[in-house]
Amino acid sequence: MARDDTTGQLPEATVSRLPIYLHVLSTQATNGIDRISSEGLAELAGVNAAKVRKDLSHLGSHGTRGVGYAVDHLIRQIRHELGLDHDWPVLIVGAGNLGQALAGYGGFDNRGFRVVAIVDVDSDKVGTRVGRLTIESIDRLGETVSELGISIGIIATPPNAAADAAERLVAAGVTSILNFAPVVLSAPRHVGVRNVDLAVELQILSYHDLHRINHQAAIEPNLVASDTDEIQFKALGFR
Amino acid sequence: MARDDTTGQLPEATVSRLPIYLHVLSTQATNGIDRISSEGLAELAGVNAAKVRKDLSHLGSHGTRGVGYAVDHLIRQIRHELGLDHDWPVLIVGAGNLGQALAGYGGFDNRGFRVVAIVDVDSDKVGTRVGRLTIESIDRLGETVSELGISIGIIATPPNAAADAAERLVAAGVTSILNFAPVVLSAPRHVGVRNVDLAVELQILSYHDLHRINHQAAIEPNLVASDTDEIQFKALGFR
DNA sequence: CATTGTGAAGCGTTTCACAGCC
DNA sequence: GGCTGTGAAACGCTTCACAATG
Repeated sequence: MARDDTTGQLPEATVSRLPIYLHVLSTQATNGIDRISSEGLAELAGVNAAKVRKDLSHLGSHGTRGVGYAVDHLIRQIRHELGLDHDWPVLIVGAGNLGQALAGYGGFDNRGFRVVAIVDVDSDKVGTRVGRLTIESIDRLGETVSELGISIGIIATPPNAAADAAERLVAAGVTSILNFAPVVLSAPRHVGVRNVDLAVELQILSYHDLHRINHQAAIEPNLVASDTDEIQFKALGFR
Repeated sequence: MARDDTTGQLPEATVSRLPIYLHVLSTQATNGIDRISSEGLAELAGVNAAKVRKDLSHLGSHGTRGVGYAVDHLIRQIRHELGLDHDWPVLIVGAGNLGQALAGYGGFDNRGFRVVAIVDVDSDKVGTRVGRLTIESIDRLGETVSELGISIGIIATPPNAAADAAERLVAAGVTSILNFAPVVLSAPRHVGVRNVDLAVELQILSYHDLHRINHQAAIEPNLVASDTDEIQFKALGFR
């Protein structure tokens, strides 16, 4: 039987998919859809239906057999589990290209986050406006974090400034860091860190781009038609 | 025994770590370090040493027992396997905040990619400069892609324009897409897609932030000292 | 009777532990 | 002696297949 509380730990893989289900469900709710099957949700989220059911079963059993899930209820469940009952204030360190773009990024609205401050080391930038925010000095980080009750920081500095930024964020009391700088950060165990390295993403893509022909032979035998074809294919010394 | 060619398929988990090893190794090379042990590389990359050895063994056996790996050789091996022997030209669709920031992002240099074009639907933007690039019309996408030999496209459009952008990229002959728009894209099987959804990253962080206390009880029993403590802890109805 | 919820099987990844080798 | 390379064990995630059920 499934758990009915919401205090438990979810499998990591499930946690990383819940945000996608949530986003898809929100879209459906906006379109007036009020029920959805695991199959339907799976299709929209780009995953397999059994996976959806297993994921959702970890939140407790809230579907109706023969019918499906109540979209609204599911949204509330997932929001609650992810800690999105209320918005999280977020602070950005680094007011360069990327930092400013993130500060103005509309994609956070309605998804649980609000950028409430942006700081930089450069005293020339301090005082400058970025959208509705004013760039603050990184020296006031501690005050800003406690005044605004911030627990999530985004690092958008150049690589060589990232370690310092992380250290300052941790010292200021931030407990979660989203790092865009291409460096491996070290942080105390009580601080969560996620890295988004754009070059890494592209490198993974380029690997697959380069090796795609092999994949297809393996994944879609119908494209190479027969064992014989596959052997010919290999004999060509492909790639 | 290990493979000695470089045509084989690597485990997906290995592929996603090679870029990190590569980055760390490049830094080491710059500092004049020419040998490194699996332990040393593991430390710098933030992973476990056995994992490093297994990952590298998939590239063939190129370490020296009792000594370690030759940094330079390893860099060449990984570069080659990831398809980074030469730079990849990259095109960005969407010249908004994020698109422009990505176009000016310095982090791609020396990591195998060069942004060679940026396009937008908005005719007011077309002709405007973004750094050393001029924004082109999305209608010339096909020509641009073939003239510049582009196979990787980045989608940095608003959500509602992303599906169209993807379709146009595919039609133009692009075979890999890095998507920053918060939508689930559908693409033919021969096209690789990776999604970077900033709100999703933050939501995963917020989940862990919210549930951290539980994790620590589970992961670091020494912090809660004893079974008795853990029971007390639970009895408090934490979270 | 369509659809959920879930044991159980299958797979890929991680980690261990040590033989093999320089 | 120190470090790699790798079988084998352990683990977590995915998928299957179907009993449970509104």
